[in-house]
Amino acid sequence: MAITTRLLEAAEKRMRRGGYNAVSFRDLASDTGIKSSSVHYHFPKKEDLGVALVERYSERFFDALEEAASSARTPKDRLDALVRVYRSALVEDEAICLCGLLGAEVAGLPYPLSQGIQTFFTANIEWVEDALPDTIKKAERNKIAGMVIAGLQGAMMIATSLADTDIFDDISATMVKQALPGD
Amino acid sequence: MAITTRLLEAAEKRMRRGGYNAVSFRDLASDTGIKSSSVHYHFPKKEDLGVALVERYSERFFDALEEAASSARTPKDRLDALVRVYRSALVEDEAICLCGLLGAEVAGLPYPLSQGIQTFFTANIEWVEDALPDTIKKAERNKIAGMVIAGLQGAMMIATSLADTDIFDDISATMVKQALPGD
DNA sequence: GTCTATAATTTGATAGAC
DNA sequence: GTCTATCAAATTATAGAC
Repeated sequence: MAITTRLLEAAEKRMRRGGYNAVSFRDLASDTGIKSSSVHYHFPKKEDLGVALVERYSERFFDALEEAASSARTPKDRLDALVRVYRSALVEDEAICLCGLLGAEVAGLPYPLSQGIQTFFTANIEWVEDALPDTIKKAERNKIAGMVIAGLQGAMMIATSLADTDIFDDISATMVKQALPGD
Repeated sequence: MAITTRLLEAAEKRMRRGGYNAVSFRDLASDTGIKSSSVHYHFPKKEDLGVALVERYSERFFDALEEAASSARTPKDRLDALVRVYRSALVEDEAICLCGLLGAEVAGLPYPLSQGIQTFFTANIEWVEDALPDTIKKAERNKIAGMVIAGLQGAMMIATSLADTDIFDDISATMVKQALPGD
């Protein structure tokens, strides 16, 4: 695998556990077997690394979302696909969403990073909005979409804090049920 | 005001913006006008400071909650009081919940801190559970309570990320409406 | 309780050889 | 692209005087 990719993977793993300041160039160096000065060759400043991480995470997230929802026709099926993508991020990676964590720290992050986080959330909410039945008015769909994303992000954080995956499943299932009262 | 209190206030302000690692002893020293070695007199290790912060935050939060809900009789009134407490934390302090932020970073924090965060969330969920109408079965109340807290925490994070307080109001109002379909 | 002084470590970052 | 070497700054933490 390319060294830049390995660096990004190591950095994502660390950052999704402890946040932006929990990742150092030396950590990444020892993770990948090169020297910290060599890490600087690939990402001159830490901000560059952060921006690349958010970009990569967003791309992979929305790719996974399209994949998971590819055969989903109904709103219920599409929301279930969304929940599965969030769940696999939580369970398989044993970590919360990168953008959720950085979103919490956003006030202490360099500007270009906060922009990437913003883009992630607006796109994420928009995706849910489009997945909801168009029998609901657009303004209302937007609010429900915001609730769904907020609920999933909060559920990840609480499940991690309580070291209890089940609570994520309970919350996400309850949320989808509330968002689609008919189904 | 007592110096320990001033230190805790300065630390909380910083930690609720950038997280655990965004607070240094020197920051607190210059915030309060004493030297960093004197800060160590009050909080020997950073972990001690973190634990004290979570403890203080939790106490103040639940005090504010009792106060806000003191005259609330109906489930709707009690949930509205909860939302008001969260909202004032977001708007007046211009920051997200301390335990929400630390909860996101929990994997990178010392153990005693994660315990305090756990306690905060279990108590918070329990409070909502008790506020919900007892016509709903206890197991179901627990899931809805989890959804409400996750939604409020997520809404704070997203509102901060997008620098948009209105989205917190939209999400929290939608959430309460969904949690109490009758009202 | 606060200070000076300082140790020990970590961290982001750069210069220049290979 | 990676290395050695290093810098400058920041950070947690302690010893001991006042």
